[in-house]
Amino acid sequence: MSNKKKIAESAISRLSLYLRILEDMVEEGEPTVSSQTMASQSGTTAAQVRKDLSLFGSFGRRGLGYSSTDLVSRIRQILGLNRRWKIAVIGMGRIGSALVEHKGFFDRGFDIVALFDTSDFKVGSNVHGLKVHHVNDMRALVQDKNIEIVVLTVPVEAVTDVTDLINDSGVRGILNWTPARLAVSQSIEVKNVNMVMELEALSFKLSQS
Amino acid sequence: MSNKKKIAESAISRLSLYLRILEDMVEEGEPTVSSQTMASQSGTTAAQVRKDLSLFGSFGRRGLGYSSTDLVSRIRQILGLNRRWKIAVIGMGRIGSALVEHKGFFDRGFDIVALFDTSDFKVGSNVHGLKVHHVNDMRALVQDKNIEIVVLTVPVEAVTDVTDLINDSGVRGILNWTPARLAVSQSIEVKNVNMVMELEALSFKLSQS
DNA sequence: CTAATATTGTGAAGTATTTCACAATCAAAA
DNA sequence: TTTTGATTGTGAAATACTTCACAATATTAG
Ligand SMILES: NC(=O)c1ccc[n+]([C@@H]2O[C@H](COP(=O)([O-])OP(=O)(O)OC[C@H]3O[C@@H](n4cnc5c(N)ncnc54)[C@H](O)[C@@H]3O)[C@@H](O)[C@H]2O)c1
Ligand SMILES: NC(=O)c1ccc[n+]([C@@H]2O[C@H](COP(=O)([O-])OP(=O)(O)OC[C@H]3O[C@@H](n4cnc5c(N)ncnc54)[C@H](O)[C@@H]3O)[C@@H](O)[C@H]2O)c1
Repeated sequence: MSNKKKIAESAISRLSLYLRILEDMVEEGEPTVSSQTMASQSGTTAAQVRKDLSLFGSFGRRGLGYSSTDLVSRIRQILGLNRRWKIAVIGMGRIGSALVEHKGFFDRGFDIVALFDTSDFKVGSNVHGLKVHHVNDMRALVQDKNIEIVVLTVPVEAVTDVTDLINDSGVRGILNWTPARLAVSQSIEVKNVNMVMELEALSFKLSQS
Repeated sequence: MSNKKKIAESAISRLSLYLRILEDMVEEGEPTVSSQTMASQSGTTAAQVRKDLSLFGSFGRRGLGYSSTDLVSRIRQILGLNRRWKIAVIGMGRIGSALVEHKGFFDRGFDIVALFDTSDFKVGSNVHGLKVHHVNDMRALVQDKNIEIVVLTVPVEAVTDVTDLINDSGVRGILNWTPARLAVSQSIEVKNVNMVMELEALSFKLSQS
């Protein structure tokens, strides 16, 4: 797929929201849905919904709205969810193992297929039916299993070491849970999940009022 | 504090980043820091850093840069971190209990002072030295302990019930881990941590190239 | 004291994103 | 068939955010 126009990050987040709403609609048997409905359920405006969708094509029917099932598959297509993604979790501590046991990822197209750690206690053990490998074997397993995304849940002290291994592994995307900013090669996409930052944003808002 | 001008969400996120960078600088004994240094470490531009800070005042010295220690306390002040926040965690499952054991929150000014669940197995038990209360006692405990923020880690099916209890409790902010959009009273601030949405954004980016 | 160098603070310019507003289109009712 | 009512798709306008560019300051060297 060629990368033509630049799509705002915010538009992509909203598409994720719309997708969840639409899936609920389909489940409830609603055949069509209007931009207004999607807007009120996702906390935006009808014009914003239509503009977001129009970045990718004309999916609705004037006077009628959008076919729920059709729009679900359109958005899945847009987001690259018309396939499954293989992911690995690096760092089998408290957060890492909580994630592995969570079925929400599988349900939405992400298969956890490998786990990594360095601790002698953890390497070789099983977590939720998956064997924990040593992080030094990452390159081999990433290549072998076609892993494209890793979730990083190691202590912040380990980040530099692990980043080198990731850079070298062929992985294309990282979901980073550590508070560190990762030094990865340009071609690797990074998304950060930073709870403390979210709490600080709450702190700011609450201090304002 | 009166809420004068509107500050962009993105500016607040960046202030969190700058704060972390500056704290590292202080630790390393750097007395001053330039906007350029902060910019390169946080992945933005020097002009952006200066503009962000200038939204709140003039903290630097021309020709010299910013005093690291001074700027740390300025930003802490801006973000409302010149005090400690009392928080509760609702839902002592896999994620909830991982969060309780994490010292990163305490380190940055957030004290977890109460835990809630509904399960008979969990209510009454201890997690990391804190007793787990029944969620029905939330209002009383929130009032009693002056809890202002709750972290929500309950199953999505429980969200409606718990949201009612939260609305009624006097809590001012929520860090929502569930994939649901919360129906809370206007006066409550909500921040969402949505991993699946982040994975979907990765999926989109990786599908583009 | 003057010159050279560094770096802030901030209007103005440039981009990006959101909202507006309305012609185009469709279904259903008259 | 015509009218009414609903709702999309999209340029244009409005807003929001980022980057530019430079005067104002500060330090240091000569
Ligand atoms: N626990 C939380 O609530 C929480 C919240 C937000 C962010 N985080 C961040 O997530 C990360 C993990 O947190 P946690 O609480 O799960 O920590 P943890 O200490 O429970 O787990 C870390 C795991 O990483 C493993 N590890 C250490 N070095 C490694 C290496 N080089 N390669 C692979 N694995 C390695 C350890 O053996 C351990 O199993 C930390 O960076 C933390 O700041 C945690
Ligand atoms: N585990 C993950 O990796 C992960 C990742 C992202 C988001 N989430 C979301 O976080 C939430 C929690 O996930 P989890 O894996 O920790 O689930 P979990 O099932 O392990 O834990 C949920 C806990 O909530 C308690 N609970 C149920 N109803 C309650 C109520 N009405 N009031 C208070 N407590 C109640 C349960 O007793 C249980 O202890 C879910 O919404 C999930 O979608 C989880």
